[in-house]
Amino acid sequence: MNSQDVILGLLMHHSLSGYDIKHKMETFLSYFNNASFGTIYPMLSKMEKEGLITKESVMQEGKPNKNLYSITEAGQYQFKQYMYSPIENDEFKSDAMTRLFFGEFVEAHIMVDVLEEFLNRTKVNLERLRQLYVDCQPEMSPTQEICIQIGIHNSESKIHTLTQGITRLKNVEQK
Amino acid sequence: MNSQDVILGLLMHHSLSGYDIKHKMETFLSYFNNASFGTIYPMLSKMEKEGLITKESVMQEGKPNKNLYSITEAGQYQFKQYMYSPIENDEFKSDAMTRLFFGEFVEAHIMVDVLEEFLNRTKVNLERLRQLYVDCQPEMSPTQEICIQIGIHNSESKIHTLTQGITRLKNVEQK
DNA sequence: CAAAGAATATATTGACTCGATATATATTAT
DNA sequence: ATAATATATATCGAGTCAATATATTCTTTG
Repeated sequence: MNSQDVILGLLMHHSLSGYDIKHKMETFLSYFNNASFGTIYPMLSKMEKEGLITKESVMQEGKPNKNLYSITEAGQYQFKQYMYSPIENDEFKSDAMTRLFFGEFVEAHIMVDVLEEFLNRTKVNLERLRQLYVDCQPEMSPTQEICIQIGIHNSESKIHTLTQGITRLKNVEQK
Repeated sequence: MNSQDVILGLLMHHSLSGYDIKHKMETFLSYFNNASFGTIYPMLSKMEKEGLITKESVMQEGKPNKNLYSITEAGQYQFKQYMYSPIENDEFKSDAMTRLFFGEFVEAHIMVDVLEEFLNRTKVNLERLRQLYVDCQPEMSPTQEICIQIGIHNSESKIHTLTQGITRLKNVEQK
């Protein structure tokens, strides 16, 4: 899976600009997939050259012009090839957890700060996902619902573990 | 956080070779951080040039020679700089969840396969983490314990959501 | 005993990706 | 007015991965 597969998936419903794609990814996919403009724009150029998508320049009122990209039949075929291919391993990279792993080398109060910051960020993320679920549930596919439930339950379990951990670490600190 | 910070953290306890570092990362950190040889070896060369680590060639019996790297005072200082710096955002990239998100474009039985494969991999991962916890708990720091608990609870919550989801999707399929 | 496979060990390359930066227009708020 | 925000595209350096290459030693298996 690379950004090409995700872009094709997003174009299956509607034609989109590079900017639209970034926005959609941030809104709906960011808790398990994301791409920067530095990935999206060069990839769109490459995909157009390969005939997976077509570009159309669209004039807009009150906004700069945009390049609207549409998926071709070759693109649809390529997307299905991806969906039938073997599943790749998940990769989770967490700076907060890396710090927890090396926590013994700094003062305990620093690690309490890391835990509390990690907890807050997880809470913010959970609220966003819950709101997204409320807003989009009617038009979500069954597998999309599983997807967001995994995100929500994951956040909830992290909040639980972190809250417990903070209490325990503060007790250790006081003794 | 980049691979330099993780390598320095691993060298805080013992001197290690590039190969040792890869092995340690896979055993203890792989559920939230990882690096390939293509990252580790060039990074070690760079860090040696910068005086963060020193290299020593060690003869071994029954094994090829190895380059043993040790952290310098400058390296220890650099590592603490990292530990006191602002926390970066987590990034989670999941191919399985990306497929779930786009599940509407392929047959339901394909998505059942994706869910079952995802479930199995999560179960394998959970077992590995539980075993690691049992094996290492006595020598783990308090924050390392929180770290692995997050990993274990995360897997457990995913297993729960996936199991529910598979049942629901199979019911939808039969109707 | 020979051959194959696994483990140890280091290194390189191409492709992918991110974050920062640059540029430009239009709308909204102060 | 002018600052900030939203829309929109593009590029570059740095970091990273997966695959590949090379070489030695130990273990297993036929």
